[in-house]
Amino acid sequence: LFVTNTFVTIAFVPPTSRRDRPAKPALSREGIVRAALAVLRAEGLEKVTMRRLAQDLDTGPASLYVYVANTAELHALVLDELLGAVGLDGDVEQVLTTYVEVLFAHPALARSALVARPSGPHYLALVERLLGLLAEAGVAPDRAAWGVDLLLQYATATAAEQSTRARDVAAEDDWAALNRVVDAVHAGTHPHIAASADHLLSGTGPARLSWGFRVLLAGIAGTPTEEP
Amino acid sequence: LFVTNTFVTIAFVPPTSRRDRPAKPALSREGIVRAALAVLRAEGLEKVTMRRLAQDLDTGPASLYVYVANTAELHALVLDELLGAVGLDGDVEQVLTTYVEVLFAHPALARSALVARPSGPHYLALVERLLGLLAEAGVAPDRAAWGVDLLLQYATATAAEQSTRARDVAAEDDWAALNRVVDAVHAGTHPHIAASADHLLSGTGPARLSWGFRVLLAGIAGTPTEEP
DNA sequence: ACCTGAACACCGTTCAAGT
DNA sequence: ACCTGAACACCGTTCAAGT
Repeated sequence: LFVTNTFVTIAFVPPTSRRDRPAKPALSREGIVRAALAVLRAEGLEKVTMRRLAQDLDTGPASLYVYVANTAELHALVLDELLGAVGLDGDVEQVLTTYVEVLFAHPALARSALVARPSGPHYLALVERLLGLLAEAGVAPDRAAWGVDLLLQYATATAAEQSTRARDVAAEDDWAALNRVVDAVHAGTHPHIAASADHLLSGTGPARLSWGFRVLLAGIAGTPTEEP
Repeated sequence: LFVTNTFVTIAFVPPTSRRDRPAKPALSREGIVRAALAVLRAEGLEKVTMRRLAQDLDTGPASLYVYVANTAELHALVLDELLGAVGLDGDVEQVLTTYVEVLFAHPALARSALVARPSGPHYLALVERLLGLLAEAGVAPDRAAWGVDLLLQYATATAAEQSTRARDVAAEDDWAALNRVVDAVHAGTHPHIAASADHLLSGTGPARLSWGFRVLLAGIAGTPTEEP
């Protein structure tokens, strides 16, 4: 039986290991995610499509559905892989800042994280770390649990707001448009906006991000979860 | 000249007002937005596409690009129209709650608002109102300006997180998945998550939303914009 | 100036049929 | 069981050509 099996195996090898073309590796969830990460890094999330991945893996798009339920699940898998790069050292603000930095490179992925909350191993490690840091800081368990949600939502949304081609047309247009709108607002109809124009447009990205974290941490520590 | 103009106008009328088919109204930005709102309410944002609108307006998709730069701008126009329904009475939390309620009906639109911050008249009226309410409450102008951003981002992101078919498969799967993940987490590797399982999953939507607003308002009022 | 047909370059997902 | 060809049902955007 042993020998027979060996022969049978050999008999089936040729189709996948022809010497004239590189062996086509068997499909697998991991292989698909690997291919997705390569496309993501080279060309961005918008190219991480079932059809494109199938092409890179030398198969048809239908084949991928054996391993991945849909595009959303694929993007979630890719995101968690990226979250492996988030540093877990330092205080809450430092950890979340590295989280935002990772997502800043892929705002479209942050967008998808906002819709389908991740639950991969790296995301869980991040949640675990944040809960630990808040507990260390003396935050009550119920506020810490809800607070982690708030902090991660803020961090994720901030990254998501970055338009993909941040340095390109869209972002500059957006910024210019906002400036124009705020400046054009009639002081008679919108007195507060007119008076706040400078403040509304002030501050660098990092300064505002840091302020947001401090606002949340202070509020989380000091606000009971029960309605007043 | 006056008479000539009148005759010319009459001479051009027939092609658009044939008695045997309903007059095809001239294209316009407003008409396109009106058609978009109709499709949005009837079938959701995913059907509000250039091609679909062109079909409804009895023309080709290319024609719409005379009035609307792209799909993102179209969605922004639709969103601002919807924001006309936001109530501006009451305190900050009440105003923002009606804002969230409006967006809850169209999470996909909230998603688009997160990427391309709106700047339409109804959005500006909302910002103006919030700035006024924060000033009334004695919040410093710089904190109020940055705070409005934070509050609107939180409200928008919360609506965006709602998957479109909230009552359908996706949401239930998500919730079930989260429960499974939190429950399955090993107490040895993720002690804080295991200990916080109840808190992480507790609370109704409105209770958490309200807590988030109170956290932000407390933090905004009490956190200087300069780094400590 | 305004409008459009037609094309370019794609998508996600399903399913019957094959191995 | 795993894999896939082919199809279904769509997209956004551009551009040359027309009125």
